[in-house]
Amino acid sequence: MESKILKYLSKYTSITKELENAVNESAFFKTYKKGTILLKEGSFSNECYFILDGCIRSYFLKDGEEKTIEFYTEEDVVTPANYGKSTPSRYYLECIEDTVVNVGNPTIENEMYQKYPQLESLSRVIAEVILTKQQESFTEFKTSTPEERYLNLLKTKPDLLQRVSQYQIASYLGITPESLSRIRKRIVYE
Amino acid sequence: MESKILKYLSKYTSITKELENAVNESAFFKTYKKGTILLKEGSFSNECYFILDGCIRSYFLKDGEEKTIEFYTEEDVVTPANYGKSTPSRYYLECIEDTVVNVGNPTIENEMYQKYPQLESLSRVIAEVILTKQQESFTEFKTSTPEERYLNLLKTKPDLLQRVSQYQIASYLGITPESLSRIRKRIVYE
DNA sequence: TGAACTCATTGACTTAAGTTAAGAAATCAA
DNA sequence: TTGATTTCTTAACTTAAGTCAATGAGTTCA
Repeated sequence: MESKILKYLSKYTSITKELENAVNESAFFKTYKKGTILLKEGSFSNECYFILDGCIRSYFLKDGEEKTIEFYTEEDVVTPANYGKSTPSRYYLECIEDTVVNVGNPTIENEMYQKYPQLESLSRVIAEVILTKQQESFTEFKTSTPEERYLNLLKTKPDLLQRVSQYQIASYLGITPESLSRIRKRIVYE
Repeated sequence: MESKILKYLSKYTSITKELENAVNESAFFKTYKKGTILLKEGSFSNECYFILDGCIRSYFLKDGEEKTIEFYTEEDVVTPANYGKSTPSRYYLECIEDTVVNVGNPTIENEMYQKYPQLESLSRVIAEVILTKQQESFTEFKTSTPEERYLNLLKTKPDLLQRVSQYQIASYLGITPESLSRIRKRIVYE
């Protein structure tokens, strides 16, 4: 067990030796400098990523402002909404740190699913797990005040606040940078 | 092509005759009266649903208030977050109309996946599509004001506003019933 | 080194959502 | 049909987020 991606997959099921070899062989690494744009709004996507190290942010522009959709870090899977589709992307993907990833593409992915049905089964399970987590995040967001959302982030992803600039955190929380600044001040003196 | 569930699946891929028969045979119908609780907070779940007719609402209690997570209607799949797991549910599922569903359970589901790998492949694809939609809803919610969220709902699911009481819509939009009432008034006179 | 930028903070003001309470309208059931 | 209950609306008030503008702290780089 050397590769991070196998470690990740083995959380969900036991991996056969054969599949292990296949995953290792098809694992394709890439390294990006901080600031690299992996996907632009309006363009197409044929790549998905498994993050080994670093941080990727998805965002789009609304009224000239960057609205952060999500931050992805180590062990996260980044699959653009238009991955493998002939529709233009609604958002950007940007490396906000130097980032190392395994890259996948639809061709290899589908070949792998053909050869290893166990892998597709695993993908189904993982997709369902991520979907459940996503729904829980959404619910938490919907039923919380901005201050509660910030406190929750502090609790669940404290590292993110060290790694990411505050105005990006603010838009991720659905508020203005000024508001986040005031919330932080308020918390200190409470 | 008689069954609604096959019509739904065939949107994503072509269904073999064999699979069609299997789906038809394993399709298990149930009808619930309006007001039926399908799942209680704290209890376990061994059922998922494909809605043929009617409406199911998921919600939980926070500070004694019902917080609506989601409304599911015709052609929607309802899979509780703890479906097939030994963890208690965080939320309720309630039929808010007389509702007709196809019921699934983990045993049958896994048997079907064993027999028909094509079906599991399809489930993966569908899970990914739902995940993408879910993320788009979340993003839309995060970057909108309550008024914009209401207008968006009016545009995307106008039928829901006819079928569901306003205070449930309000909590679904993450606001109070009073606020929704004011928003509606504001829109009329703008 | 110092000029230009970026980012975070603060203040004054505006706006809209939350809260509490009361009453009107609609729905349900005896 | 009427009385009870639920749902929706309205009003007065509070609170906090948004907006706009200014300033300060840190960075970058020419």
